[in-house]
Amino acid sequence: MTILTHLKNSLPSLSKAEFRIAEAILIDPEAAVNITTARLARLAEVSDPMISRFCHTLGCSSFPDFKVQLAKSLASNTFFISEAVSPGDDASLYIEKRINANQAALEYLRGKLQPEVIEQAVQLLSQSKRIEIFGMGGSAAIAHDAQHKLFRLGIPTVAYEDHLMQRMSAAAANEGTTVLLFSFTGRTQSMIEVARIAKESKASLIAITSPNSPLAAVADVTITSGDELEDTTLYVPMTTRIIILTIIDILVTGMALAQGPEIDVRLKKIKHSLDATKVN
Amino acid sequence: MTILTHLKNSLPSLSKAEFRIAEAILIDPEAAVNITTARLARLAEVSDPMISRFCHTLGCSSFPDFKVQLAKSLASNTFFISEAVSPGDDASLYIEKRINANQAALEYLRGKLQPEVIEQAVQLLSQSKRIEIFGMGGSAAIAHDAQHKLFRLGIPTVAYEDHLMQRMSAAAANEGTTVLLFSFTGRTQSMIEVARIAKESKASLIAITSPNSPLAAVADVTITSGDELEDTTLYVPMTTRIIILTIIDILVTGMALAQGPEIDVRLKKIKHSLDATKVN
DNA sequence: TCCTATTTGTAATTTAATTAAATACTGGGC
DNA sequence: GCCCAGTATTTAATTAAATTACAAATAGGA
Repeated sequence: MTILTHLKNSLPSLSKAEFRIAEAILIDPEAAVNITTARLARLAEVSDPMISRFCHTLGCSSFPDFKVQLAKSLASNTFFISEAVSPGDDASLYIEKRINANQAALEYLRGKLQPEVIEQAVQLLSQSKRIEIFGMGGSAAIAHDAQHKLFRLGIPTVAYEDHLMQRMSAAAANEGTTVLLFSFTGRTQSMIEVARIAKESKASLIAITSPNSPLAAVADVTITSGDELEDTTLYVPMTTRIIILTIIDILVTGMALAQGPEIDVRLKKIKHSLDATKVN
Repeated sequence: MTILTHLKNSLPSLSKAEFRIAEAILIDPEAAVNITTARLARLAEVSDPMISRFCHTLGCSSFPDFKVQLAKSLASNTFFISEAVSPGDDASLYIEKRINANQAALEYLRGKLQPEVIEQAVQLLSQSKRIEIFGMGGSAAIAHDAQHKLFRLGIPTVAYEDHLMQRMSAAAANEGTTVLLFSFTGRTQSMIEVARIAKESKASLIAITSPNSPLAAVADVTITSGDELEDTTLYVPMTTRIIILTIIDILVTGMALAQGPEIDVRLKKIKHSLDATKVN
C-alpha cells in the first residue's frame, strides 16, 4: 500500500497533534515533499519533534524517508490522472487521454479486486463440469470473448447472448454447472430472471456486475464490473470493458495456474490447430 | 522528463567524479533513495561536496531534492514492469501481475500509436456510408464489440465472423464502404482473401493487425495490434486484446469528437432505449 | 481530587548537507 | 619538458536539519 493511502487510512487513529500534521500534508502533498520538519511543524502548529514522531508512527524510519515515500506515492498516483476528452482535442491528445483513462481504470481495479473473491471464482470455475456464459447487449461480445478464452482450458464452455437460449441453458443446468454472468448494471430484468432460473437448477453463479445490484444479490460470487467508474461523457461503456477484460484475464490465469503444467500441451495444440490457415 | 532518464542522458557530459557518482546511483537506484551524501560519497569514492554539486549539475536544488525526484522517477517506472505469472503464485500476486502486464501493454501502445494514422482512420470511418467489420477466431468477439460501439455513431455498421458472409459483404462493398479488419497475426489466408475482394470493390480498408504482415500490405491504413508484444506463456492473446480494445476506444472517441455535440442526443436516446429493461 | 499514562513541548545533541577556501589535476603554450 | 591557466576535486568549517532526552501539560481512571 502506498504511504498516501496509509496516511488517509490512519487518520482516525492519530492523536490531536499528529492529525494536524496529517492535515497539513494532505492539503498540499506535492509541497510536503520538499518541506523541512521546522516549516511543516509551523504549518501544522506543532513542535518540530512531533514531525519525527509522526513519521515513526506511520512506519517510516525518518522524516526524509517519509518524504521519499510520499514522493513515490504521488508519482504513481499522478500517473493515472485521467482527464475527460473535450471538443477540439487533436488526435495525439485524445490518444493520451484515453490511454490514461484505461490505465487509471486498471489502477482502480487493483484497489477493488479482492483476492479471496477471485480465488473463490477460480475454484468454482475449475471444478465445473461445464461453464455457461451469459451476456446481452454490450456484454454479449464480452461473453463470447470469455468463452473463447475459457474453452481452451478443457472445460466445455458456451456463451449465449440470446435470452431464450439463456433461459433454456439455465433451466438445463445442474450442480456441476457454473454460470458466468456479465451485466454492467446488474439491473437488466431478463438477466436477473435467468440468474434465478440457474440458481433453482443448483448451478453456481458468478456475476461480473455492479455490487449492490439485484443481480449481485442472486450470485454466489460477485466481482465488480467497475460500473460506478464509467465516464458518462460519451455514454459508451469503454473503460468498464477494459476492467472486465482484465478480470477475465485474471480468472483464466488463475485457472491455468490451478491446472498446472499439463495445460501447456493443450494450449499448444489449440494454437497449432490454426497453422494451416496461415500464410507465411 | 524523469530524473533517471535525465541522469542517463547526461552521463557523457559528466566529469570524472560526477560520472562515478552517477554510476554508483545507477547500480542500485532504489538504495540511492535512502542514502546520505557521506555514504554515497564513499560508494562513489568522491568527497561529500561533490554530491551536492552533482545534484546542482542535474538541476536539483539540493541532495534531498534529488532523492525525492529519484523516488518519483522510480515509482513511475517500476509501475510498468510486468513480470510473468509463475506456478505457485497466489491470487493477490497474479492479480497484481496481470494488471501490471495490461498497464504495461497500454504504455507500450502509447509509444507505438501514430496520431496521423489514427486521424486517417477516423476520417475514413467518419466519411463512410457504411462500415463492415470482420474478425475470426479470437478476433470475432472484438469485431462484435467494435460494431457495438460504432453503430451508435449513426453509421450503418455490421460485424461478420463467418468467412462466407465476409466474402459476400466484401464483394458487395463500394466506394462509400469502410472495412475494418481485425487479425492478430495478419497471416490468416481467408482474411487476406476477403481484404483483397473488398479492395477490388473499392472499399477503404483499415486493418488492426501486425505491421509488415500480408494483411497490412493490402490495407489503406494499418494500426498495430501489438502482436509482437504478446506474452506467449499462456498462449492466449490477453494483453493484445486490451490494446485492441483501447484502439477501438480511441477511434470511437475520435469519431465522436469529429461529429460534434449533436452526437450526445443520439447517444442519450440509445442509452435510454434500455430503460424499460431495467429494474430499479 | 489525585494519580498515572499518554501526549506534546523545550532545549540540547547529533547528524547531514553545504559553503568557502585550498589543493590537485589537466591540457595548452613556450 | 616545464610552467601556467583553468577546471575539477578535496579538506575543513559552517550552517541547516532532524532527532533524542527530558520536562511539562493534558486526559482518563480510581
